[in-house]
Amino acid sequence: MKIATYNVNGVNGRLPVLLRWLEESAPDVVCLQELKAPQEKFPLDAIEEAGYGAIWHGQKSWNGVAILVRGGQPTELQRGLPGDPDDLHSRYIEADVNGIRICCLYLPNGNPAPGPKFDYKLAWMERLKSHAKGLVGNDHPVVLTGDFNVIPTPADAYKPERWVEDALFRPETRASFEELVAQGWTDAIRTLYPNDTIYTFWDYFRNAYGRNAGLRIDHFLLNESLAPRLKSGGVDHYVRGWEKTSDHAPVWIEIGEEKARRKKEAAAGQIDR
DNA sequence: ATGCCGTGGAAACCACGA
Repeated sequence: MKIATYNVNGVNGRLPVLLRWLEESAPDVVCLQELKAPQEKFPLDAIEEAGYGAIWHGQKSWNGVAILVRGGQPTELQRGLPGDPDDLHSRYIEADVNGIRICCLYLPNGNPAPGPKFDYKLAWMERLKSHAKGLVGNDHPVVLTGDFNVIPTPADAYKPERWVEDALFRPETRASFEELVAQGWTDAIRTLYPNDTIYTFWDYFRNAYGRNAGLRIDHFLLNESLAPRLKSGGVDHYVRGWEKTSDHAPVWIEIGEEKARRKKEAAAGQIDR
């Protein structure tokens, strides 16, 4: 099963790019962020025509997240990140897809820092950790994916020294992300490519993509049940070179089938020794 | 060092992004 995440930066303005990428890469599951469209303006007809069922949480002008399933329909489990009824941003949606829990998130940017937007980011990360703690050790496979707006390490930024004061790279942000991962999550892309330069975002200006001046901020975190099934993954960076494209590129992983023996044992409640 | 570009929405500029 191929699972992808893509910050589209406007799902309607980006529709031709999105449809072309769906056709060419044919992911089974897609998590979208930054729809920038109200609930009723999501381009469901075009998405369905491309062969995908969808659930989404829209918002006028900003944010917005969606989960797409090729030849199927996601079963919605959660809409909005729990823990703060006053948080009205559309940044989180969760669904079951063929036995895998897909958690699609758009973590707040947090700039300028310090300030109220940075406080909101850190508070949002605390709520994410509270929610994720209940998922990481689950027998059920879980993936947390999306635009985390977190540069995890200096290796994940072009010229990291320029980002030390930025909300994506400040010590508080990195420490909070480290705490999340330390619950037991596997950073899938970094695990697959421990020593490579991997970017998922490039600024629109100063020819950032042409110079490969990017950031790795779109991530896949796999829980303990799912991590052993990670087969491969990568960044569809060429999409960033298309006309009228997003400033993010799609990122994807391939998950192998659950071993029949393990499935049988799990059903019987046995422990593998 | 910098929103230099881009999107959406309201109003011919502004908020916001990373």
